Amino acid sequence: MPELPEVETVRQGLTKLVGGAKIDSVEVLYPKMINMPADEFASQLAGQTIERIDRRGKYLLFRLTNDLTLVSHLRMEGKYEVEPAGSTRPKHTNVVFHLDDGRELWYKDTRMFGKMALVANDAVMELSGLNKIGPEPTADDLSFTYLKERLHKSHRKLKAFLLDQSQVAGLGNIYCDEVLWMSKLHPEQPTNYVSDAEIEKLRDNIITEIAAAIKGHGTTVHSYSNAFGEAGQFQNQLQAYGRKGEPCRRCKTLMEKIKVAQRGTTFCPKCQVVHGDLSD
DNA sequence: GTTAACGCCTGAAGGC
DNA sequence: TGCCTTCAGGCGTTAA
Repeated sequence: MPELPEVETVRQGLTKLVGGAKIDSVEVLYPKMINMPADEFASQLAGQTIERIDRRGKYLLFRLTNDLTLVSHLRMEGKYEVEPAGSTRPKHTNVVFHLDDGRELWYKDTRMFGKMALVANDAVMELSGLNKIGPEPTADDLSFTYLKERLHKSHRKLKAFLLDQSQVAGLGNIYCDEVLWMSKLHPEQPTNYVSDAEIEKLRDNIITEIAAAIKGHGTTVHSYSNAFGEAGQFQNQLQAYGRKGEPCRRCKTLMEKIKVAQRGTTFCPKCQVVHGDLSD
């Protein structure tokens, strides 16, 4: 499932593969995933050049000519693939972009969760909801002051807070479990009782974990692969996610799995303990 | 205003 | 073997 590091890996791959490519025509095979009638979508994209591909949080932004941006969210299993024209398309190919150089860019999504929106550049932030997204998980954007203020203002469980894209951009289920384990914080810890020292540690771990995952080209869980069809390498470094019943890599206690905010959550019951005050 | 729960989807895995 | 149920989950929408 793509989280920020996977989306960034896809962005880099797509930039090399289709940056500068011109779109001849578009076939929409699953109209529900786009924000307008399929024929309108196709006619607006015909003749456009992909000038650049940006990313904000987990959203891909295809910058096109004529001041248009194609906003794409992969959700659970969305993938892009580039093949020669006429190649046999796999099941669940939702959108086909016919390029003028004899290639096709496919958007595939087995779970059909992904979304695409074609919007004017000056309306991108508003119409696609990007204006509600929190800071990127980097040292420059995610400050201690901001994180502390948001955490202490909230009364939620820590994992629910971290999954909320309006608080911090880019964290999904896997990296939440990872950074909470690294920070020795319980996923159900109330956010308003996280101490300064814990916030500093949490912030550091978010920033370093995401950076390391980007460097390792993302995590492979289930069927994720990047735009080149390569599997990410980062799954070999997972410490918490998916390790239910296995010994904690710090204290050897068996890892447990619970549900937090409707998500499967793996943690160490010894290292990660809920506390109700601000002491460390 | 804030937080929790639901629905969208398909395929894999488990139970019988 | 084959059918049925459960589970996986990001996020927009709806409810509390």
